[in-house]
Amino acid sequence: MQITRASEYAMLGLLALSRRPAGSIEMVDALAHEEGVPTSFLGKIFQSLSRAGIVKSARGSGGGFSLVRTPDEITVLEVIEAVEGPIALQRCLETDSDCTHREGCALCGLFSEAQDRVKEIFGRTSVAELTRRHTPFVEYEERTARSRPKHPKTAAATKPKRSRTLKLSS
Amino acid sequence: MQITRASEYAMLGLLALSRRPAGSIEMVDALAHEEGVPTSFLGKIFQSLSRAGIVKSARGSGGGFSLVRTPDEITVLEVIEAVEGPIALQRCLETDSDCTHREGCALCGLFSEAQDRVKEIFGRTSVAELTRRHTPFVEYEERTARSRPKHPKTAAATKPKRSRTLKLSS
DNA sequence: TTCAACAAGACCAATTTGGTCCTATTCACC
DNA sequence: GGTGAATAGGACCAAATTGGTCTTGTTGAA
Repeated sequence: MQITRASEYAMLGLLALSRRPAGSIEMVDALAHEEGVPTSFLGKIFQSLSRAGIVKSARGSGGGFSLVRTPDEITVLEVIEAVEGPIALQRCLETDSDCTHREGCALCGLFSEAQDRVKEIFGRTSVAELTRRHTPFVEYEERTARSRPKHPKTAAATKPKRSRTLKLSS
Repeated sequence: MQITRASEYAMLGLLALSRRPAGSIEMVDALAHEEGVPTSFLGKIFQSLSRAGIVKSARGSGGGFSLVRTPDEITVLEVIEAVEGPIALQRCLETDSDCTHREGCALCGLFSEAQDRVKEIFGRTSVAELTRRHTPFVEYEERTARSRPKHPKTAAATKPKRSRTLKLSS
């Protein structure tokens, strides 16, 4: 009963993307480094977001991903369901449920209640709201690195790798 | 992000057991047939419940499982955690979390909120409460079988197989 | 026209889930 | 008391899901 890493990474990628000026195209590699997630995996995840109409992709050199809507119009629920399919806390609650217990089953009712609460919470939280209270992974790393012996893997991840849009906005 | 069948079956088994007179020993096979779940799998699941101190096992001929506490003293949360380990809606929230995002991560906070709600709902619901509004699988089957062409598998599952304790109480 | 940058998606390994089946234990009956 | 049937215990296994990597196909820029 876990929200997968795919959803987590999707959210982190969107948080990174929504820190950019509206409409800017960004490549997956930059987003991935910024939040410390594996690049190609994030690429695959963003394909789902693209199919769901949350982001727009541009191929070829100079390509990348951009937001279709503003961050406050994208809910966490939407992102999770784009990546994992419709939320179902239990198999009874799946859309094509083959649950044999149907009416008389007390469990379905209970699970349904819990699921509704979860969906309600994720449904009323927008990407914009999370961006406000989120510190990017690289920033966190840079701050703590000073008071800590350098770790080779960490040092590599922190290596400066400015993005196209960041250059433009400076 | 699903509650597994193991937890579902555990609950169904406990519902069946809690319909019996307090303290009666019942074998897994009877409970399994009553709720239409695979017998040996339920056996394995009940081992976890036994280790968690929710049921007590008796080996050998005449053995089986019995409740340690009354049904209203057993919460759904407890049962789920006995079977699946501590609930963690996301890996950030695991007890030995290696989540790299720590303080600055807005996601952890959101996931934590959702998880608290789920745990609250499951924590305040007892097995006794569910028993009150639950129709056993066999009963449901028998009722609907009359108005339906007989299905060989269903017919086999409905085959009378009275339990020891039921005989005693009649 | 060619090349490099990029998304797309086929592919793969590890883990988790959902079981089955054999083994060890215990009681009841002779 | 010995023997055998009944029962929980637990090792084992197959399938599905997760968490990725790597190759391929597209596209724009030079």
